[in-house]
Amino acid sequence: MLSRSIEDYIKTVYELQGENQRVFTKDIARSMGVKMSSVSGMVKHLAAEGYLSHKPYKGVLLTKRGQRIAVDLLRRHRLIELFLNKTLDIPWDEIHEDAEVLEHVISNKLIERIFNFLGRPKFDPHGHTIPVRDGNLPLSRGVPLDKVSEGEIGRVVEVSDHDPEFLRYLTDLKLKIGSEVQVKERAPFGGPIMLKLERQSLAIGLDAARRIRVDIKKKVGKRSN
Amino acid sequence: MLSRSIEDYIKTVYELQGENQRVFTKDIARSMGVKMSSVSGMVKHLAAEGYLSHKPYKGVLLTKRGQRIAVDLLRRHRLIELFLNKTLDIPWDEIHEDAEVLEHVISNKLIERIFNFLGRPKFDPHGHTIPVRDGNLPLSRGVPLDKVSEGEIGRVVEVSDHDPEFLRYLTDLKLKIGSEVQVKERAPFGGPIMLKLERQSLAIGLDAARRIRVDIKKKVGKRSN
DNA sequence: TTCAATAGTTAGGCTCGGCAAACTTTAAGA
DNA sequence: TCTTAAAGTTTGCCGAGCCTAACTATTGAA
Repeated sequence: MLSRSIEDYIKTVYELQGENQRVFTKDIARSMGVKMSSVSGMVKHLAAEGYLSHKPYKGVLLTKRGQRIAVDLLRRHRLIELFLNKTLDIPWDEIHEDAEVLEHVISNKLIERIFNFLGRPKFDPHGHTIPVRDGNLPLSRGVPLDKVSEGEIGRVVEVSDHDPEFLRYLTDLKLKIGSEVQVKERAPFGGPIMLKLERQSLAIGLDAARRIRVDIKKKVGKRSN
Repeated sequence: MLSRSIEDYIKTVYELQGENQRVFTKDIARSMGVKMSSVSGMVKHLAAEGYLSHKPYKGVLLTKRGQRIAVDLLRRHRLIELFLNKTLDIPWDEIHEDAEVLEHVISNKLIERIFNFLGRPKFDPHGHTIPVRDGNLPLSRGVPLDKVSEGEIGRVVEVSDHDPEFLRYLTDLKLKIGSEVQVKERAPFGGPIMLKLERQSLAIGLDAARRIRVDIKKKVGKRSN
């Protein structure tokens, strides 16, 4: 049984390394709210245990073994989020925190029961792909909204789930998974992106747009649901 | 936030003290699977923090403060058991372990959501009373089956939940909460108790009988369910 | 090319919650 | 009453995982 702390380190490295970027002590420390010295110590330990490879002063990278742990945690996290959302009707901006704790303590047996109860789902409430058991790193779906050209129409498939405030903002805008948006205008110099959503116009900032991913559609469709 | 360990000590003392019996170091140690020296140390700490009163060499007793913690944990435990049983259809002999972990980590907010989702229930799957919020120690319901006189009929209201094996035994007997049983014969010298359950006769040992509590009925009734 | 500034590591210390070993108290039987 | 077994406590130690402080490596700007 891995400790809560070790699991969190592995998860953090996983999130920071993205597509195999080396991850640095400082970033792990900032992200976890601990001091760099604590990270150095733990990284040494994790490297010795084979969860990551560490080039002193040059950052770390998860090994296959570390990735397996990270993906398993991700699977647990997303299943728990979906379960809380579906079963207890908890809104998508309130499920992250509880899942963050529960992912470390729920037994495998219980997770598989939840998985089956939910009908072996593919996506969580934020649109993220739920990894298959013992599976590989799931890729992000769609493209970020800030990369979409003027005139194009996309269906929202995934939104960032780390900031509840952001999710509440989306809720206020009535923008959800499955919504169709058309990019009307992209203001230059980091300016806002003008969207059409359900016959309404709205402007969102670049930061928000980057956290929304869409599948591009070739032509105008009916709004979903 | 109390540590998992502290919560477990308080819970253990609560379970062992029953109706205000003093609880001894040795029993706590045995029950928790730690050494007596560890108990001595922690008891000192818990006494200093006001969770229990400690007379050296004479055992401990929870204070009001300690009891509040224990009852809150009991409430969480029972709500979680019921939730797992009702929602995921997990049999009553498999819910205890998971609840044992989850009771320490599920947020108050989530517990209250579960409570409301379940329709503000009064009893858990083993028939135990679910304490009300900030409430008092719930009493056991009914009387133990080994105290029931020959000829009397009782409805099963509560069974011990600590031993999954015992619960599976009850399941095999088709004895559940709400079952009606008649005591046909009490063999002397610790002998078995002969029961009638749903027109079947069966013999159960004293240890089992002690873990089953019934409400005595005055006259023969129809089997429930 | 040198030298800060920044990043990273090492050393030493703290708390928590365990342990073993040594010691003390209690209580039961001779 | 005395002795001794059982129960309880104290002391000193350990590992995890954090911290601060001191030291080292890297890097980019002068």
